Formats: sequence, structure tokens, C-alpha cells
Amino acid sequence: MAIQYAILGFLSWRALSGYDLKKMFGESLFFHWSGNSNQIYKTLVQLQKQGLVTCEILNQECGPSKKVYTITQKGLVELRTWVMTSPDSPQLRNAFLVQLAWADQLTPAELDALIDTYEHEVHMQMLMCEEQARRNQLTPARTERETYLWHMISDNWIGYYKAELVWIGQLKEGLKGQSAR
Amino acid sequence: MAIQYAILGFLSWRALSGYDLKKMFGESLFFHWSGNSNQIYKTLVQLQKQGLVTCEILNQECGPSKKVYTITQKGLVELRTWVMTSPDSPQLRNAFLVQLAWADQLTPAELDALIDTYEHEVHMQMLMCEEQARRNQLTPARTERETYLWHMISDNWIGYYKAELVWIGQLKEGLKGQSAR
DNA sequence: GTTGCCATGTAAGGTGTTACATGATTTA
DNA sequence: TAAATCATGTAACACCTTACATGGCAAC
Repeated sequence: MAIQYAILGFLSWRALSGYDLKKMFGESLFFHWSGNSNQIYKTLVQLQKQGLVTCEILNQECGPSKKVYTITQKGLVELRTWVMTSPDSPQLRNAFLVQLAWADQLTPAELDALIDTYEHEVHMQMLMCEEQARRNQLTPARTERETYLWHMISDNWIGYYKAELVWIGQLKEGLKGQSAR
Repeated sequence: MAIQYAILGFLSWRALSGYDLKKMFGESLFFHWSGNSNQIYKTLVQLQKQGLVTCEILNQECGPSKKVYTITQKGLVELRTWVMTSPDSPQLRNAFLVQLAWADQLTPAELDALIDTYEHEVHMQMLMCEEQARRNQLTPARTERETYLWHMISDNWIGYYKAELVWIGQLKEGLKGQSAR
């Protein structure tokens, strides 16, 4: 999908350093990148080469100097163009479903344990998402519409986890019914 | 996540050639890999080196000869071990949500068009999933429980797309309400 | 004086993709 | 004879990850 557009997006909000972006990606659950320096610093250099961002070195009084990146007009156009491209359908990568596909060799107890572990994992993830949505930091809110959009993005994630938990419930029920026979 | 376990899984069902696996991954929506030769043939060689599969060259009367891979006892143990590992929480990679995060610079009409495109994409994907679940080919059904598990896997995917469509509906409603103000 | 945060960067490797190369056989 | 299918494989590269290197400054 390319992290470059996510970076351009954040820079369209405000000027940021590589370190700022690193933290943002590291903390955000909604932007799924890990926030590793390698990718971010390299991408920033590349964006600068393409003329999509400019870089200003800021010598701070306290702490080391940093490079603050600002999006250019060209960068804004590039971002806008990308935002308008036809979205791909989302790609789910749920390793658990692959595990489940070959889980028939497990005993009923082992399978139950596996599902419980997954349930717990999903539940935790949901709580973290809700917490992050509640704290609502590092989200631009320049217009009422933008606030709404970001709210709906959180909603999408939380809704997914909720639906997943419901599905897990059905799965367990079904297996209970099966072993009773 | 590693395609190797998905391959081991299929081989635990029946002996297959690289070409068979390539087709399976290419056709299956539930196993998200593209099914490119590079990955599959290399992985098979690697699995053979590890002693998890054995290879038999089959000279067919009609058509070119092929290498048929069979899972070993060691391979079955390896697969079982992996299936029992603690599942990670699923990772959603929905580029559309990232587009939406920076979509406030679009006009209402442009945003509507973007959402409509996504809705169409998701709808198509759902139909394809349903169709594949209905055809129900290339799914092992060695026990009643395995049949049930594979049914629930389809269900998970289809449920996701359905939930996504509901969410899109809410998103559109919300935007309508917003622009009315 | 060691831990932790700010800040930038590199090295190495994992995982997956598209595109291409090769060659035989079947079908239109 | 041109195309599609069967069958195996390589090359190049995109994207992302963990781990490491460097250095200053702050706090305890």
C-alpha cells in the first residue's frame, strides 16, 4: 500500500520530524505500520527528492537538532490524487483462520484452548482500540467532517473486533453441539 | 505468517505438485496468497530439505512430468505444532481507511464517489466469496468437524464483508446528515 | 553513572509480488 | 499455426521488519 501516502497525510496535517512520525506510527493502531526508522527516514529522503516535501533543520536549544519536514504544494496534489484512486478491497490476513483450516487433527480440548487464546487476543485488541479511540490523540480535526471521518475509522476497527467476538461465540457453540452428538 | 504452513496443510490433505498448489492459492480467496511460482517452488524445495515433505517425480503419459510432494511424519508433527501456537490477532490492512483519513480535502461529491467505488468493490468481493463457499471445491472434508470448521472460515470472510457494507451505509448516512447542516 | 528519552541513521533479512524463460502437449 | 493449459523454474524488486550504531541531553 505504501507508507509514503500515510506520511504525506500526516505532513498535510502539520510539519513533523522523522522521529515524530516514527512515534505516531508506533503508537497508532489504525495505521498498521510498525514505525521503524529504516522505512520512515528513507521514505522522507525519497519524498524530498521527488519534491513532495521540504526539509528544514531545526537547531533546538535543548536536545539535539532535528529535521522538520513540510509538505509542498506538489505533495498536496500528489496526496489528493492518491486519495481519489479506486480503493482496493481490504485484504484480511488472519493467520488464525489458516490455523483453524488444519485444526481438525487437534483434540476437542486442544481446539477449545486454541479458540480461547484467539478470543482473548481479539478481546485485548478491541479494548486497546477503544482506549485509543477514547483518548483521541494525534488525530487531526480541522473540520467537523474530518472529525467524523476519523471517528468512523475507529468505528470500523472496533466493529471488526466486535463482529469477530460474535463469530467466535458461534464457532464455540457449534463445536459444543458437534461433540455432543 | 509464512506460506509454508499453508502448503504443509494442503499436503496433509493429499499429495500435490507445485503446480497444483499454485492453482489452489491462485483460486482460493480464503488463502490470501497470490500463488506465484517463485514462492511455492522455492518453499517446496526448502520443506524437502527440512525433511517435512518427500518428492516423487511422476512421468505422465500425457503432458510433462511433474514432481508430486508428500508430507512426512515429521511434517505432520511440524504442522500440528504450528496449528497449536498462540494465534496473533488478525491484521487488517485496509488502504481505503487510510485514504479516508485524508479525504477531507475532497468535495462532498468526490468523497461520495470514492465511497461508492469502495462499496462496489466490497460487494463484488462478497459475492465472489459466497460463490466460492457455495461451490465448495478444494476443501477437505475428512470429518464432520473439519467440514464445520471450513464452513465457519467462509462464514468469517462473508461476515466481514457484510459488516463492512453495513458500516459503509452508516458512513454515507452520517455524511448526508452532515452536509445537510 | 546508568537508565531513558530525543533524534538520525544503517545492515540484514523475511515475505511477497510481477514478470519473464523454457518446453511440452492439447485445442481451436 | 496460434493460443491455452500443464509444469517447473529464475530475476528483479517492493515493502516491511528487527536489530544495531551513534550521539546528545535529562533525570534519578
